[in-house]
Amino acid sequence: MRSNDIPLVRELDLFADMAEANFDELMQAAFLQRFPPQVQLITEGDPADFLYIVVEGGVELFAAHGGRETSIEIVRPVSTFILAAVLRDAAYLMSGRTVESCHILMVPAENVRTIFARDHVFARAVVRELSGRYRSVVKSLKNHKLRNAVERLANCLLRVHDEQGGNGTATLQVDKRTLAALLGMTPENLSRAFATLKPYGVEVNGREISLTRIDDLRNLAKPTPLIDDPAT
Amino acid sequence: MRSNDIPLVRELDLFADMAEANFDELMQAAFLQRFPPQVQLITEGDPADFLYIVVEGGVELFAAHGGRETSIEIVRPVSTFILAAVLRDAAYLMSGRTVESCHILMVPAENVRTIFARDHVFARAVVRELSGRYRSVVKSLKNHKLRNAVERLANCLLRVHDEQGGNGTATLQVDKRTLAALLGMTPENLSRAFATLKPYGVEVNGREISLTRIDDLRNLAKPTPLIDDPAT
DNA sequence: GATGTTGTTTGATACAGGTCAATTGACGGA
DNA sequence: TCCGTCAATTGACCTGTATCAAACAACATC
Repeated sequence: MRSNDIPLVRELDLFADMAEANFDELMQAAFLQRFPPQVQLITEGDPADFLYIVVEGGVELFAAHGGRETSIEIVRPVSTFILAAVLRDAAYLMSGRTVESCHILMVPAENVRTIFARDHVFARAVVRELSGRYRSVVKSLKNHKLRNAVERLANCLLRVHDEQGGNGTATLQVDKRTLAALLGMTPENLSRAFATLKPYGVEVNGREISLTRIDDLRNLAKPTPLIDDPAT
Repeated sequence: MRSNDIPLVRELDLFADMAEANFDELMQAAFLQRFPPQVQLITEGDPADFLYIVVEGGVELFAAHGGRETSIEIVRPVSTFILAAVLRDAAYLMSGRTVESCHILMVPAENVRTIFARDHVFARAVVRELSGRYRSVVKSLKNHKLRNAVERLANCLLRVHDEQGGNGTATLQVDKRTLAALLGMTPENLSRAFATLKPYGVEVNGREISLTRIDDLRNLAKPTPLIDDPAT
């Protein structure tokens, strides 16, 4: 890894408090790499050789089976992915591809497991990350089993809106095709869901969304922290 | 906790290798309790006061929102539930109720966090458990987004069948109402799904299932370890 | 044996969402 | 400017699943 990248990585929650020697060892065989958009980084079923950390950009985790494909989540900085597979020395359950230009840190899985066993400050950070991931997937499962397509879109828009300052406008971070997969519907149906939300003040212009009747939209979406709050 | 229960608990993967003193401290305020069927143990949204461990019986984790309700998973011995909420000192994301008579070990959340910070053998066991849980939810999400109702049922039957010895018969561990919620469908639709599977050698008699044309069923279900293998 | 009670099945119907095909619109290159 | 490409939309249609209602079966109670 280039030495001027190291301070950036060192500050990540996952590494911030760990012992210097262990961090150095972890990074010895690691490398920070740039990837263009739409590059597939990992494939489900492959053994977990590296822990990946998204430093910049975004990675779509997806899975395919029987001719169908679906997105599980978009990983944004600064987060790991496939941490669970690395810790268990198991196969990836999801494939991953970049959605835009990315800086990705790749740490050999073997090193992660070694340092994890030795440095319990690091181990605690790993647990914090892992438990957060777990809860995020549970929320996603609830989102899918308890809401229909329009409700999922409405809540997604409200979340993005709030994250971006909550001033009545929002910009989608992914194209509509990917958004549809993420929300568990077809692109055609996403288009119709947007149309359904028009009476609730949702105006769409490419990736630019404006929300003019937030209270109405919120009333329809019925967001709850137990599904929609990414922090808790 | 009654002293004759301690050896049983001590042998659980989660506690087997940890230091004696730490185990004792963890168990000091813990208690192993019997519950009858259909008792609600925890409610989503409540703060995580205890770590629960199913020693005997089964617990259904479920969630409700906007008048709808769905099961997330059935926890069987010996497993924890809501470990992630305890570690993060956060609210439960799911409610839990017993599906049959249960022995449940309850450990105060505060103690779990204390010992977790101190005993890194325990911390490693926690990570193993947590990463397993994570992967199990991801598989469940894939199952729901990539398969229709009949396929989910077919794979469920094959898994139960294989777990129970694979001799052509299987016994459902939950009633059909709960099974339907778990598979993400209504009881009516479950009934129809069973009827759809009749040509594939699925015969139903209450909770007793016999599978007479396993190859055909497997051909329809297309099981994959990346969704259906609980171990990997 | 009559009567609830509960869980399951069956039938009729409605709706959400998927599929397929055609159209539109934006953008970039020849 | 025209054309090709690709993403997004629209419309027609079909499938899967939910909903509502009723029938039925198993079992416990009186």
